[in-house]
Amino acid sequence: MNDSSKDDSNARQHRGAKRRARTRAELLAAARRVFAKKGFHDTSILDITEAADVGVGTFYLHFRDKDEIFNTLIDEVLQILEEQVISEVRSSETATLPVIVRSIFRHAYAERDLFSIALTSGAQVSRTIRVEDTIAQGLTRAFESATESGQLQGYDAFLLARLVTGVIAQGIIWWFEQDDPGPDEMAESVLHLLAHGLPAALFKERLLPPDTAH
Amino acid sequence: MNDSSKDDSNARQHRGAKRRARTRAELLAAARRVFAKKGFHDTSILDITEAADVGVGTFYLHFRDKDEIFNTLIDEVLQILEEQVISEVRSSETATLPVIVRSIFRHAYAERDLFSIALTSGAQVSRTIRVEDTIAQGLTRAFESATESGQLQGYDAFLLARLVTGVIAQGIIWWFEQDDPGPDEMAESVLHLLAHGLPAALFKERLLPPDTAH
Amino acid sequence: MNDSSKDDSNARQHRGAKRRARTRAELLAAARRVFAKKGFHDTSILDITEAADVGVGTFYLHFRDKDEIFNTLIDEVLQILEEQVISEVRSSETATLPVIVRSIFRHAYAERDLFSIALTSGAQVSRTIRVEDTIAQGLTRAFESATESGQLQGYDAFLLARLVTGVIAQGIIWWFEQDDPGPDEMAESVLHLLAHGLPAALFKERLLPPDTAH
Amino acid sequence: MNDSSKDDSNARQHRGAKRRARTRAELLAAARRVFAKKGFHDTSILDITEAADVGVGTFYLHFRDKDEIFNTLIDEVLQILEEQVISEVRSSETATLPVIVRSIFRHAYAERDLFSIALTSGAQVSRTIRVEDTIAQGLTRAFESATESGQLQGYDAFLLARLVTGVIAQGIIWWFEQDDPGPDEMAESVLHLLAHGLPAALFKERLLPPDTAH
DNA sequence: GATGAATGAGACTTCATTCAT
DNA sequence: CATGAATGAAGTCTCATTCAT
Repeated sequence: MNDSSKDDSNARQHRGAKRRARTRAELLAAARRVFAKKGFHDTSILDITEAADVGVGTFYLHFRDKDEIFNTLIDEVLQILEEQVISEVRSSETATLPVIVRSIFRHAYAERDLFSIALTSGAQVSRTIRVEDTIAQGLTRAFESATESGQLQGYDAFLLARLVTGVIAQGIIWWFEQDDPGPDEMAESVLHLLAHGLPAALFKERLLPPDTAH
Repeated sequence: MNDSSKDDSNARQHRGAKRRARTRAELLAAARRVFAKKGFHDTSILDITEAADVGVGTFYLHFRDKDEIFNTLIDEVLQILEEQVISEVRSSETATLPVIVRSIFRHAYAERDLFSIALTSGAQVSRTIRVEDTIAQGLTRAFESATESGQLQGYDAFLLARLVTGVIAQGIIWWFEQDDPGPDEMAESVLHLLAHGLPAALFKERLLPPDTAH
Repeated sequence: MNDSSKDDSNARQHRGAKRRARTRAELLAAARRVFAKKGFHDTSILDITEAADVGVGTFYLHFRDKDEIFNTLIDEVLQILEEQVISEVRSSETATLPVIVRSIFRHAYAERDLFSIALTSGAQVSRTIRVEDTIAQGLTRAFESATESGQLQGYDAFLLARLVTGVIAQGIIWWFEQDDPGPDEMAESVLHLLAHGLPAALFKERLLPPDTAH
Repeated sequence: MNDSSKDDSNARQHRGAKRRARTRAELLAAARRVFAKKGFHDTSILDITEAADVGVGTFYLHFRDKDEIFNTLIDEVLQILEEQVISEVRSSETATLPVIVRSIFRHAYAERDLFSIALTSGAQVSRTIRVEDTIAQGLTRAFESATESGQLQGYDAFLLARLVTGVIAQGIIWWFEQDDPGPDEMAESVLHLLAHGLPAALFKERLLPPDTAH
């Protein structure tokens, strides 16, 4: 095989690969739209391929099944989330928890459709990459440095990361349902709770009148 | 129709009603077992009727579809949760948040199988009664009295209830996955976080080294 | 459960079972017709259920897949073949090879459609019961008594059974294609060959002129 | 168009033809391997092209479909079989049946993989060239000279050819399954049966005890 | 009320075949 | 000529639901 034929075959391969990549991207984009609209379970392969305007069979050229495309989608977003949060935090002068939390909320807001599906449909996908896991992992890593310098004495870093994840996740879900404040307000509310805890009164005063039935 | 036949038919009706109720209860119990074992989505009506040892058709005499039996199941547990928490809290001398939270964790622990399904499969059921909603509602009610007496000034009671729900829910999920500490330890961890917030250091110190790439 | 309810449930079960059996029989009969007409490979489950005038799903209530119904069909006929041949041979005064061979041909003729499929489609079905195997087995058993009494000295009973099976099978196939003579004439031709072998001339004289090309 | 460019194009054409032939041969060889391994039905065009290390589309430049390549394959082998048997027989001093049969077995042994598929998958291919037909045809031709010289009086040459084919085919199949003796031993067994028929005892003695059930 | 055989819509998946490159 | 991505027809199979008994 001489150079020209090699170039030729490379060029051919390249053209094919480009088309392939484009189709794959169309499938991913379509899946995202359809999942957001109908939810994971009510979406069929046909729904996706029709939305992507490709043949049914084409789907199977790129993904094994619905789980795989879903996981790919989540994976993609989570990877971007991770990268962006890390880069944002690193480049910030004060890489404190507020910076992290705000960054997460901002990203979640930008990708609201996908986060919405991911946070509510996760459990029905076998071997799913759970968003919560990724957030918790990231927080755990952040907390570890604090643990090492003794600032988290008396706390279980893992559990703490998990609980904070709970607040964040619930914040995101509530927020999508309400379509309420912007990401920064949400972040502030969450951060305020995390910083100061609930008002002391809740721990001292009766919240319900006593049972005086008899 | 004479008296005796009337008595007879009454008796028959009564027997019929009892039998009907028993069958229904068997279906619910079976559904619970099967959902816990295979998850909501992977459970078929046949699975349930086989576990209940009744005919397939019998299912439809008692429930419209899988969603309905699932919701009935959740409903049942949530109603009991609500009643128990209220009664426990009312009869406690100090009806403070810790009492409520502990009560919730204890109940979730007692019904772990159902809570586990309810917290992770909720989204795939159309028009589901979400566990989170019930907890959040209860908390909201509790917070309202505090709001009225001005102790929650500056806080949005709804959002707060939601965020606290997030911590509790995540606590329960994590806890089921880890099969970790008992309900009271979990409640303490959550309460500690809610009472004091995270250590101040997390808000002041760098959690990740700055980007020194160049 | 008292007697009357037991009778009741038995009767109900019986009615259900009868319907079930009837449907199954209809499926088998339909499969037989369709296989005979289109061959094994070109027959779809839909073809069978349409011919049987039942829903597609019904098929799967009775058979796992196409292989299973095919094997059931063959099995059925082979079992009848075996029973009939044995009974015919046993009740004959002279239970010699000719009696066996005639009996086989007669039965094959009576069930020509199925034998035709069975002899030509066998290999495409995984783990098929091959007609040839059953015939060969029967012959082997018959030959064994002869072996024991020393009448087959110098012969391998298994191989012999197989070769005789070959003649019979080929006879049946040829015969179906030609739609030629009746079963007894075929049997006679085959038996004549088996009794006397080919004319000695074939073993002595040139059958093709020598190569005189150069 | 000048001479040099004509030469050029001729050379190119020639190169093209050679390449084309090579690809075709690779496809045939690959098909043979794959058919032998997975059987006709379970082999897909993709299987073949992958084994041949060519693109899927290339297949269609050389063959219409799976049937065609299969038939080409069988054709090829049968033609060689015919040529070799004829040449072997012609060059033999005694061109008798034993020479023919031995020659067939030897060739079948040499091409065992293909014969195995051809003898068992034949029926699933539409308009197939059946191995049996070719063998039977050859034998018929051989028998005809005997018929003409009156040595087969009382026999139907066609039927006889067919039955002998049956013995041979069954011999080959059995033999492949058993992976048993060499080609010459098989040929001897078959020839012995064909020469002398089965032992007379089988036609006189009971092969099964009479039915003494009552 | 209880049963379970039957139904058929609808989902999944494969694979022969085409065609732009 | 060779390629392989795309296509969609055709088949398989499951399962919620009905209905005669």
